[in-house]
Amino acid sequence: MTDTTSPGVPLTAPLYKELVRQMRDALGSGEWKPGEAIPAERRLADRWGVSIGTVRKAIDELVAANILIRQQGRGTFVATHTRDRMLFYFFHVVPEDGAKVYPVVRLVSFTRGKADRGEADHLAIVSGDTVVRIRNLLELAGDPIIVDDLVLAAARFPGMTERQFRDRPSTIYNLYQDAFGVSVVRTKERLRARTAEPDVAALLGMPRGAPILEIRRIALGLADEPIELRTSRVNTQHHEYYAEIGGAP
Amino acid sequence: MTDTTSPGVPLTAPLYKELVRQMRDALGSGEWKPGEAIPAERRLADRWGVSIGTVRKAIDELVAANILIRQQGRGTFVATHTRDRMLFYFFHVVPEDGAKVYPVVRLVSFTRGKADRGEADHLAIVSGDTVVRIRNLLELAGDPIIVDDLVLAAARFPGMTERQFRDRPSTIYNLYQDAFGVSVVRTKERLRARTAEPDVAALLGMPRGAPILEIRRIALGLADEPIELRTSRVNTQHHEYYAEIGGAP
DNA sequence: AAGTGGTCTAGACCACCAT
DNA sequence: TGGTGGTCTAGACCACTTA
Repeated sequence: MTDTTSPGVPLTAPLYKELVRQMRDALGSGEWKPGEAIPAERRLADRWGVSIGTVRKAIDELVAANILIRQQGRGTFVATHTRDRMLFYFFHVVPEDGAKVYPVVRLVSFTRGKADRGEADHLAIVSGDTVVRIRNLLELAGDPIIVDDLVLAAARFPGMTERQFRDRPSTIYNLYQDAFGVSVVRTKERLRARTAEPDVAALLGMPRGAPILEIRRIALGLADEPIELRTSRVNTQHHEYYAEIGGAP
Repeated sequence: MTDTTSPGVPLTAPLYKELVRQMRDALGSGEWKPGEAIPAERRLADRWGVSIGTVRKAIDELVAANILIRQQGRGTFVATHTRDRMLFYFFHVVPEDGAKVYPVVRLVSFTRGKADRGEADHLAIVSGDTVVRIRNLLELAGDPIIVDDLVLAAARFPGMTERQFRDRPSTIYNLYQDAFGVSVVRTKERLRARTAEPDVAALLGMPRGAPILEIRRIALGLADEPIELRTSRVNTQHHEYYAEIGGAP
């Protein structure tokens, strides 16, 4: 019915793109697990009957996307959301002096409910489906700075309990990965300035009507599927949101 | 005096990194100008006596940094800040429906003054050096949404005039590039929520004390030298700041 | 010493663009 | 038709890690 010969849509994709697809499958199916090494480049070249250069080009893409990590002499590993490694990749709130400090997360509430229309759209589920709602209070250097509201599709996290969020050794995305095999790979964020709602202001110890920075995030997985909806409210009296556009020199 | 054999500091840099340095020089010196094609890969390989694969790897880096642009069949070109190409790379304010609209820039004021301590530090000049200060009002779809305050080191932009900012066919970074040979390559931004100052609120048609999004940007050039200090105040009633973390799939 | 990723080569062939 | 970038190969050698 449609014209499949239009330019920009080659009928045969490049070989290395096909390898990227195969690797994404291996990652999504759990054949290659977070933290583990994938087979050596020479072995992959043999397995797929291609040149080692082609394998390297495919791996390059997944390394650039922060999904694989190369370590010379050791191997190539599937990325994990450890506190030291990936936290600051997604966490962009810093003190105004720029130093990076680890947030301490305190669970405020954990409930289940039904997705409203907007939530369902963003999570690629149906309006009325069960969602898990979590509110966290994040402290930086001892002070309450951020209120996080998370919304998750319950179906994607079967058997999730409040306890998992209460005593957690690592990051929240590490919990998703370890306990549910769900890997957050990238996020889209929208920021705006608002006046704080009373409950948020109270948690942050701010006066009513104080300006707060609101961040609405969608976290996406390996296949670009939506995983988490997050609204963060930040007290930017002494903290800022940091962003770089364009790679380092 | 110092130990130069410490790990992570190889004595001989990879060949392709050396090529990257040579290319940055050619760009910085004006041998390769914005909009023009650089020599073909085969010619560069001959010129430097290396394999074409090594040249490609070096070009890859500058393409990833948005400094060069490959076009199959045509050549490799030096990036320009045209309205359609680079504007939305650095301009991240969008209507809440997500559509991208071109800002209309109105010059509010153009003055010269002396750099204070903080400005001098960020611009890598000396406190008291002459700076150019520009205030712009940006309209999106006819409404005033953003107030921009720019600070530039006068020495870097000799003979800059108010007129250049008043009737401008393209973007401000395009002006820097065309009229002064200064290319903005990347930016660092810090965002926070504040209450609007009276003059800013007036320009944006907001009530006193309304919350606004403040963006403090440092724009950096080819050699990572600071070029421009910019403070943007955004009315985020119906607009948002958009950011993506992690590449597209 | 063995195994890994990192660099570099010298070519072949293809897809695309201009003329 | 000739020139460009894009893909792919089959190796060699190096740097690094681990045992």
